[in-house]
Amino acid sequence: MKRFAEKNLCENCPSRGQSVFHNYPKEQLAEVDRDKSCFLMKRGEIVFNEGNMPHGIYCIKKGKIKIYKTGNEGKDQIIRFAKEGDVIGYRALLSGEKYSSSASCLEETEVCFIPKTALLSMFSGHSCLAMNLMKVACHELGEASKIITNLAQKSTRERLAEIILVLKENFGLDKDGAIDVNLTREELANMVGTATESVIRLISDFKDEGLIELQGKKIIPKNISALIKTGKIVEA
Amino acid sequence: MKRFAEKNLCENCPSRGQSVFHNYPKEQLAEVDRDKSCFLMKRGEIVFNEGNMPHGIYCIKKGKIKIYKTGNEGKDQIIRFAKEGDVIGYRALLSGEKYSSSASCLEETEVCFIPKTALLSMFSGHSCLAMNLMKVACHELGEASKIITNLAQKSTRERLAEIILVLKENFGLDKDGAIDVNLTREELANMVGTATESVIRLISDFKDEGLIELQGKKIIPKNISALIKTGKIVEA
DNA sequence: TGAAAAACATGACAAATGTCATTTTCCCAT
DNA sequence: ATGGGAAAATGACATTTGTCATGTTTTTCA
Repeated sequence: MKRFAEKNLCENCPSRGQSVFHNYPKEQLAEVDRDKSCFLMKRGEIVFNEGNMPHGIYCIKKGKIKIYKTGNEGKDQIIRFAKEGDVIGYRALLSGEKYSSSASCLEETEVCFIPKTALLSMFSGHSCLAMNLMKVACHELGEASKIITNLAQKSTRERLAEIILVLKENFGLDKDGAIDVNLTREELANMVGTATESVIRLISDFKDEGLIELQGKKIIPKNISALIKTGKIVEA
Repeated sequence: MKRFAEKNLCENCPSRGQSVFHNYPKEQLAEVDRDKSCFLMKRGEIVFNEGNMPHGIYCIKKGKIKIYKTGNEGKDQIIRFAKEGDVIGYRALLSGEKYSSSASCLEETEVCFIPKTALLSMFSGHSCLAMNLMKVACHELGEASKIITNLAQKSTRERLAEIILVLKENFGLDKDGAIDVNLTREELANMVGTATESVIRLISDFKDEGLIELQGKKIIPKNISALIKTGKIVEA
């Protein structure tokens, strides 16, 4: 269930600076303000569903979203995350295909829907927007090839270590030093590409080995260099 | 080693019809003809290498290319293939990043290099080219999410069955009914994401079960519906 | 706030997959 | 055409990972 949220001006949106709209002329943002719809959503609520046709894109004003694909055994695979300033749903819209994955909120999230027609007229108005989106899509393609290679070649243990570090980079740490995102062990498993029990066991191992500490279910990365080593991470 | 090939006109290129240039105005193709360089390459020769900076894109006039990423144990992971009419190297160029993967010819292949400046001026000249490329990139992103989900959730046996069908669709069959692409068992393993020996064993099993036949090392798909079932393929 | 549901945790075992060693077959460059 | 090197094939075995069962803890919400 999407509940309408108050529409604020894009111009004043705190997340615009890091978004694909950062260099879009302010005067013309008013057109977006006119056409967009904003929604307030809670954890577990769905922004869009795999298999449906897209009619626009969603710009995230606040919150965290997981993008995932459901396998034919009904098990989800998390492909990536999106947060403030990110745009989601552009892949399906711009390829003219159905959504290849679903998007679900991980916490209280505010998204603005920009209809296809508005977006396309923005493209012609100012070509840097299309180029920005192209850049995002191409960057994501590179990320995807890394993920593919990791899934194909690394062990479960290595992948989990790497993902803990990726989550830390992506979401940062809260006041207790724990990774600031609310994920269940099952969701973690759906990212690593393994069974929930395997993730639980590995997290216990990591704790015993001093790589991490636990604060309830939240993970506190402790020994970063050991995590890097465990994850066999060699950044270019 | 790239050897220069005779430059033919893009306008007459047999693979232009299926390429991102299919709706580019013929008159303006002359500019590409002026700026491009064409190369003739043999199996195993490298078009570009992971980690290098791109200076343009490559358009494939004839032949087959594998796009792969080398893991940190030195093992390659094949991400995708490209053939006549496909464009490669656009991801790195348009994201402003280094090549995230390498490209190597699977057979005698002819490619035309289009420098960055020429490409960008083509973008501004006729915006449909940028949109075509965007569409390709976004489509590939959807393909990548399928691959990720398969690697994470399917068994090696299931993935191999699926890949045999994908290769059949992608490259077609030769006169003997065998999949028309020259891949070693190791390369197959680097696609499936498993050990070479595992692929060899599974191919033997598939043969014993009547799913495929072998013509030397080439694979002849025999029982398609059984392959679909084995690969647990449920197309949307 | 307290009962039910969900999430977390752990053990025991089975199944899948990888590794190493060895032999056979095929391909291609001289 | 042919000898050498690469690729394919197969066996034996180790290791990793998944599955099922069960108990505990945490969260949710009526």
